Amino acid sequence: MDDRDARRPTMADVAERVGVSRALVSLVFRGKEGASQQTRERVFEAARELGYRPDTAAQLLRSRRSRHLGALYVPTEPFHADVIDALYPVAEKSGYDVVLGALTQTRDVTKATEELLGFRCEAVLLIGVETTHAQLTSLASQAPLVVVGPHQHGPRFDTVRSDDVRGARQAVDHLVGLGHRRIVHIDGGHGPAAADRRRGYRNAMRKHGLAEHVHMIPGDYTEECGALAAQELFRMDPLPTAVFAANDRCAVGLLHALRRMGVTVPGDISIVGFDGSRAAQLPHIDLTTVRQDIPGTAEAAIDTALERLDEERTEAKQVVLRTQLIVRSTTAPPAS
Amino acid sequence: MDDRDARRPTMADVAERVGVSRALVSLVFRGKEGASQQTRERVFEAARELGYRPDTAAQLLRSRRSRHLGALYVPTEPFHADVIDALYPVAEKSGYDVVLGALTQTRDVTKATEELLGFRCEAVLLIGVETTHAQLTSLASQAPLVVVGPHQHGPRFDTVRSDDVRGARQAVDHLVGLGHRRIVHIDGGHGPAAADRRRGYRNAMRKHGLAEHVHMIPGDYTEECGALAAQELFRMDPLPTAVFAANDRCAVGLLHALRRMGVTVPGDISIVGFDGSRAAQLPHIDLTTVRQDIPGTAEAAIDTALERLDEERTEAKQVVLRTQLIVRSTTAPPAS
DNA sequence: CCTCCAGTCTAGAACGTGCTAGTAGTACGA
DNA sequence: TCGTACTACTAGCACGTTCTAGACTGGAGG
Repeated sequence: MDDRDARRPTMADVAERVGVSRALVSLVFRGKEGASQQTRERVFEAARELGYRPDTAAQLLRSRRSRHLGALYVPTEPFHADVIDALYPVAEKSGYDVVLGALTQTRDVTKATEELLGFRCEAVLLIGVETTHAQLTSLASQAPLVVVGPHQHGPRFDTVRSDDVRGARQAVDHLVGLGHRRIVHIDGGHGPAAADRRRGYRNAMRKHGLAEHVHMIPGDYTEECGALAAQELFRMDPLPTAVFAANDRCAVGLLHALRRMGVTVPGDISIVGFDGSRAAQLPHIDLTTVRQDIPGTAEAAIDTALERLDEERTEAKQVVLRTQLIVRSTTAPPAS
Repeated sequence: MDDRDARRPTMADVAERVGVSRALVSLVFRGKEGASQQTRERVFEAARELGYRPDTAAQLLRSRRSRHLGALYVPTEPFHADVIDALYPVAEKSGYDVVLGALTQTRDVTKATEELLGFRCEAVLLIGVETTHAQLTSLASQAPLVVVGPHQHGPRFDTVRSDDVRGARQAVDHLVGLGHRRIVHIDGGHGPAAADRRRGYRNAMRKHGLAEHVHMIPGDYTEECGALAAQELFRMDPLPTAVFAANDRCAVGLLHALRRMGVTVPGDISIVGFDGSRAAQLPHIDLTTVRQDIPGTAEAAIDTALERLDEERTEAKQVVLRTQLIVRSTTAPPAS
């Protein structure tokens, strides 16, 4: 009934029940050689009967390696959630476990890292969070650090990111290819990689001889910013025919705000997003977007961490992943 | 440089540096009485210099109590993320830590629970996941279990949920109050609490003498379902004037699909959602919805768990929270 | 007969912390 | 002088596991 104060069963309990030593039970649970088939079965049987479960704390304490990787992320950020989701199978393949560290209003990077390292994580993956270089370097001094998303260099930590400059160029190229000239960019502000997307946009516009049409509306990575940008757009004269948004959330906010105002997309205005999020795929949104390679990101992030852990790499490394333009139904040639 | 194989510093290292015993360092770090102010400072100083950090694994192992609560949730579910976010400050107030267990395609409830219990979580909060009664009972036999969201009873576990029946009634009452009669419900299928919302809708319709107008479109809790429901709506004759959606995601999907089809909301059709999610608040969505009390949910969930842990409660308990109708701009009187 | 070996199994020391029971040292009052 | 009370500190076991070093079988080979 109240099994709460009844101590949880330990290896010793299982061992006693089977009539063998603790060490043997340990062997069996770790799947090592050295126990007869019959004993194995009896151990598992006894463990099941007692409700025994290995104690991670004790395992961590005793073992030199924890085989745990910490992942810091913002739970309410959909894109982070997708990366987290992708992390698990990759980590598992290499025999590692992922421990999540949530960043919330009451838990900043330092505090969350503290917790992860307390749990003996061997490396930390920082997902899509823009921080100061000093803070990254400080984190990196405590454990191997992989910064996922932002465009940050440093001699002490690794980075995995998309080629955002190229991604932005793909977006602009696509729009120009359709015949657009007045292409506006909604800016990601200080968001991770926003500077690169900005640069990519500007460069691509110049390349197409559209320098005079470069126009950026300040914003961030939220739906609100897209909705606000809609207002801003309508103050422009002449009206732009296409928008390249900082990310999908922003694009979706813009899309809905425009439709609500009676503007047709892509009829009146074309929209391109960035991320390739789930939202972009939804049938009623069906957003043309620059997809980031999430499985690739997860894989690269974990590989990068493991190279430091298992292969003695010490020099900093940067992985840059290619983006892919996904043309859906929010882009079309401009109304002539 | 390669501080990887250099063992991480322990209490003993700090103690040695200061020239005191391990026990004293332990005292200082736990903020207990019995060390002079001067010694305290020297200990912290030495710890900082060495980069010492208490080892959670060892603490857990040694202490009878871990003061950790496990929270199982689906990272890609926005509503879960909001609950998780709200959990932290509440737990902290009572001196507990939250450990996250992600449910993904490769990690089911059993596996994730296994992990949490391995980390010595004293109780498990299962956020918004519909499972079998048998599985819940089995989980509850391993640790105090609080099921957050679904309407599930059991003698062995606690439940914290919204009064979904009443919430649905609020939605219908509001629509009827505006003059609507042909009110359709998009169904949440097997989603958590969907049955209650269904029932609340049906009851309320009957109460208003609108039994003949009861109509449910099968769906789930996703944007896709809302978008699909839009098609379905248009096959109805006469067209309904209002829709009560299973949740906000579904409502948002519907809203966008309708607007894309050129239907005006609330001009042609009114929409009410359920959840009170962040999305519903966005300026371009501005969805009328039945808000669930997320801070209240978080607080109740943790209180409920702590009653079992700290106050010896053993009989099952159910907390039902009141919902609140938030009228925004997606509802209006029907076109006459 | 002894030796060797593979297959099973065990004793006991870690791992880093918390906690109980205790020890010095000092100050105080009688 | 002693006992008492208090502050500041320490010794050493316990937590549940992993791991090293070795012990004990029975059978094969000399």
